Amino acid sequence: MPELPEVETVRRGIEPVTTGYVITAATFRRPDLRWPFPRDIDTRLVGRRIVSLRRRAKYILADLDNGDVLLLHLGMSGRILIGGTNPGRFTHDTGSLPQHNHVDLQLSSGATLTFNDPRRFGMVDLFAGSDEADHFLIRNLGPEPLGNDLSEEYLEHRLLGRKTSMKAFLLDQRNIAGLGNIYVCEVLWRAGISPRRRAGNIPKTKLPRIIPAIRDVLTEAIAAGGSSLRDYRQADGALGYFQHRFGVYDRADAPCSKPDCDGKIQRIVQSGRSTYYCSSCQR
DNA sequence: ATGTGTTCCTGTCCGC
DNA sequence: TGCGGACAGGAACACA
Repeated sequence: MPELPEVETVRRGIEPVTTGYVITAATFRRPDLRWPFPRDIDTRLVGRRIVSLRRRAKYILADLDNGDVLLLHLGMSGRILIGGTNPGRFTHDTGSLPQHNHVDLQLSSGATLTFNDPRRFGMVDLFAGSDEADHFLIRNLGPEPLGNDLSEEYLEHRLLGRKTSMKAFLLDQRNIAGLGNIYVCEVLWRAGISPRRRAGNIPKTKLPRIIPAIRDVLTEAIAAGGSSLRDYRQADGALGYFQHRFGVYDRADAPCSKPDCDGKIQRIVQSGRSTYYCSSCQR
């Protein structure tokens, strides 16, 4: 699933055909994805103008002209694809199966947004903007990793006394919002910190490496259009290419590419999910 | 209060 | 070629 860089890439991809335009038709082909869609979501959307398109963590939020907010989350396998008005539609081969096209939004820009999600872990909701801060999916999110709220003081305080592993800590959206399995592995490799290390036991010398590693990885990944492994595509169907720059993710048995390190990348499982790291230079 | 395991769902790949 | 099992970018929830 898409993590922050992939979601941001999708947001940027659809912004030119959404912001400022009116939703002229909305088709929901099933009653739910991960959660039930709100009652009458289709009729509530039609006629509304999209005023702005934001990202919070891995959520895309569309502000509508009546004050409502449309929330989208891509889950593990979700995609948002831009089609034109002609039935031929997508400019690239999207690699997606049409039976998983669950939602279509027709816009006055002439574009059609299609939400495709084979595994259906994605989420769509529509609520009053005044309820956003209390929304059950938003209210517990930690600071944006690329924003000013993520500071070394915050991180140090948050890590204090935590017995969980660094991997689990960074994956927890309540601590920092937007990192997922790939980028947590990459961040810890760049920072030279073992994913197995207790969060409350980070050496003073290594603490200052964490936030720069997070910002560098995410910024580079966004610039590369995200990482395309299996499902993820940019909104026009194009592939991201950050996967070619992975230091550790999905690189089990490969030599570590850190200068002066002769270690080998290992794959271990932490709380049911793959972790990749170099046990030689990550301590 | 924290930390860990389970669950939702489909598709793909690998070994036999 | 078919079949079973492992695995996949997430995160809420139930339980220790």
